Amino acid sequence: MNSSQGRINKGNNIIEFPHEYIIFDLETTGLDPTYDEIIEIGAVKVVDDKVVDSFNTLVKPKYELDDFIIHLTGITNEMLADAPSITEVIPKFINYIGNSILVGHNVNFDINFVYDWAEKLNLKPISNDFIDTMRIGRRLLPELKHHRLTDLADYFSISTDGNHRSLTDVNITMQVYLNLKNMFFNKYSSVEGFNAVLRSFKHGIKARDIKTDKTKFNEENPFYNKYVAITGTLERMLRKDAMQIIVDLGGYCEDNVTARTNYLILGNNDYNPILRGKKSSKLIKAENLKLNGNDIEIMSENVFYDIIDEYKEEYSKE
DNA sequence: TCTCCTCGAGATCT
DNA sequence: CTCGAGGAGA
Repeated sequence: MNSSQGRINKGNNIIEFPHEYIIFDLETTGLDPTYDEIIEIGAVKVVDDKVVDSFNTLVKPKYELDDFIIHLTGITNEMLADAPSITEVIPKFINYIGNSILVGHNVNFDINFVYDWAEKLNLKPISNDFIDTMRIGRRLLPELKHHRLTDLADYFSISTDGNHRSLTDVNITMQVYLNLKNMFFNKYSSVEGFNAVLRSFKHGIKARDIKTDKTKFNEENPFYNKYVAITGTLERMLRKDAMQIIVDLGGYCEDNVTARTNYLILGNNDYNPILRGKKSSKLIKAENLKLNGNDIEIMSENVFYDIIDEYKEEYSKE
């Protein structure tokens, strides 16, 4: 419809800890930048993790606040009566942030409001890169059930008194950010180190990294001392869990079909639009090896389940 | 080994 | 939106 779909000039969501940045937060009349209005903007300029300057203003909306927002923020229509309009405030705020990196909690939300107003007023697009404390919090504290600003504040024992006002939330966000920064460098020692961890994560679990603590195996089971690869997505378990069972039965897992592979287990590729109706590269390789007389058996997922069911006691824990 | 793709699931902002 | 799981190709 309008601007809300494009935002082509938006900056990048980055995970960095720069020397200078601006933390900001908006209060609005709702969640949708297309229909809802900004009623408060708060921001602080930070250098070397010390606040050096701040920006704070209420904004008079076109429409009256509803009870939900009055309750949530504590901002009333009376408080907004003499406030400047958004067309007055936005240019000042955009001037204030300049090219600074922006920090906020789920900061996409706030940036989208400002971005759309900049566009509406024909100002230069908001292309600042930004740091999202929610994203970093999720990364660093995956064990937390929720990662709302108040959840992270609670975790770090930061007071949330008076929250849902811009400058207060900016303050909370800053303390959360500094705590996360601390955690980050305790864990990774550098942003580069973190990116390396990220990459290794993305490539998923490697077959050779799956170890068993079993030392005695039932040599009757078909996987004992055999090399096993899997192709496709398994219907009933995660690939890594299937691999764990195989190594617990005394087998060896591989990421690819090779000359020594003894079993290829076929998962389901139907969901994959690229592969639909086609054979995976692993399957083609396995068929060729079989034709060449290799000791390799191609096994459907269901046969795999039958086998592991038969040897359940050998791998099931405790 | 690395880079890029797809899909579904699940949060968060006022 | 972001992430994880998984796959393909170079």
